[in-house]
Amino acid sequence: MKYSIDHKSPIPLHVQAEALLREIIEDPDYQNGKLLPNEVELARQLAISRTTLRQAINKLVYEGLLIRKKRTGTKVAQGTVSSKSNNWLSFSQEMKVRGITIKNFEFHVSWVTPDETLANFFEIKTDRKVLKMERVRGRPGEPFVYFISYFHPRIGLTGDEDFKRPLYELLENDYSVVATLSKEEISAHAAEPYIANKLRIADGSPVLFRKRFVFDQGERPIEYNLGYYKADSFVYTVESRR
Amino acid sequence: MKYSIDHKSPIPLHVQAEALLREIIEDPDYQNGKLLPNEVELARQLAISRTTLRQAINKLVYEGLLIRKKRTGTKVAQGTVSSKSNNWLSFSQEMKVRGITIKNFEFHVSWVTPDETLANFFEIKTDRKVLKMERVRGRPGEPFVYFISYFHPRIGLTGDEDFKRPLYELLENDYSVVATLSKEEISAHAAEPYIANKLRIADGSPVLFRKRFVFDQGERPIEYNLGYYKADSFVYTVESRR
DNA sequence: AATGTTATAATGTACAAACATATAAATATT
DNA sequence: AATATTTATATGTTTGTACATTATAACATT
Repeated sequence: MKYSIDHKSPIPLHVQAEALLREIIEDPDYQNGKLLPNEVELARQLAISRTTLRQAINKLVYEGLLIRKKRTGTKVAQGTVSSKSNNWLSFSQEMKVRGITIKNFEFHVSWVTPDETLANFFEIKTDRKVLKMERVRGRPGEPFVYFISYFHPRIGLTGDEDFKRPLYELLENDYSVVATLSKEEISAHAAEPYIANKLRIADGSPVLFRKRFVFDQGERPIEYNLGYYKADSFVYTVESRR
Repeated sequence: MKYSIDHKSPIPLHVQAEALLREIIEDPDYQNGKLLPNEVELARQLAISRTTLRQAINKLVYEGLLIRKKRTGTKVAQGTVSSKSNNWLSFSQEMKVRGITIKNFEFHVSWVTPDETLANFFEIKTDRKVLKMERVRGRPGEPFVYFISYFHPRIGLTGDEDFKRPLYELLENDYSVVATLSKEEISAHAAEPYIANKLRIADGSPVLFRKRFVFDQGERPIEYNLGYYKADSFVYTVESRR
């Protein structure tokens, strides 16, 4: 059997099952409409209960990745050729692809107490300190983005890490934290003085503002990121299918 | 007891429970952070099993409406009323969800010759006319978006259609054109005078600019859409997984 | 050949029961 | 008073079981 589930792992079975499903449905056969093994059978193969398996399938159905039909079976939703990991390049990698060399203008790490929103997202109390990282980056002579990142204390970052390395690689290799899901909100604003100063633009100039909520495999929050991009310096691309 | 569940109804209990939860969490008390009754207790009150109740709660948690915390309880998510990446709602539907009534300020349809970019995207020659639709929309007294849409001549639109109807519904029902894939580019700009005028803002004010390339099932181009959104009036949300 | 009926195989709903885990609160220890 | 330990309580995980529902497939009837 190609795929299997580790009953000794501390990772919940339904999470393992979910991850596993995400993998197997990459298989061209399934992408082309082949039915998955039926629930009873698949549960047997994975040596988990049908209920647990359904817990996993449910999430993918809810996401629109799988389609269930009574008496027929479950198959991969057509057209959802998955995810496009395009989105998941780090900033420096992203820029490298475009042939832009990146300069760091400012870099600052500190421990701060979270505000209401942040504490809420991290599901921690407001007196628990979190690591804040600020960065101003751009091309030589022209800063064009100001980042603020907050990291969940659970991860165990100290603030002394080598942040020159790509961030998600660092988290993955040294802290076994795998960023899996990101929810982003993008809007346009007029730059406040503080932001304008960082980006060396006039007060009130347009900026693209991106809020990013990042989660690990278990959908636990790991990073909250704010990005202020100087207008015209950044284009956000999205591809979506229904 | 104020709320209850009908065990004789053909509607599944977990669906009833979900609806009921949606109602009770409207209660100002809960909106303000009061904890819901714990699962065991609530299940008893509703005379359903805890499993069934959890099925209902899970959906709301997944939607970001409820927050669960061990040993503490479950409460209504404060603040960030997440708008789900329902990317495929039409503009008016999208706004309806947010409780905003839409007014049309300008509406104009014309036949134009495409520029290089457009002809290229549509894969037609530059002497072939295409239908152009312009719209300024917003809430009463405040226009906040200027749309320009170009439609592929293949579709067969005449320009006399009832554009009050949701666009993608119209295309689907009357022209059997199903929008399936969209590629978007989002950026921030300073408004040019022409755009500023449409949105009744000062020249150079920030706008969110969205280019949208829409394709049908066969990945054939059907629409090219430009949207200029007044800053702070529009948030674009994306959810991505790797 | 078209229509109605029945069996069957898949998902859908629901429950009860047990144990795991995280954490707030109470208590004991230093 | 500060710190460590215990306890209680909420959610989290998982199983086994049973029956309902639905849509297809097989069959029978007209």
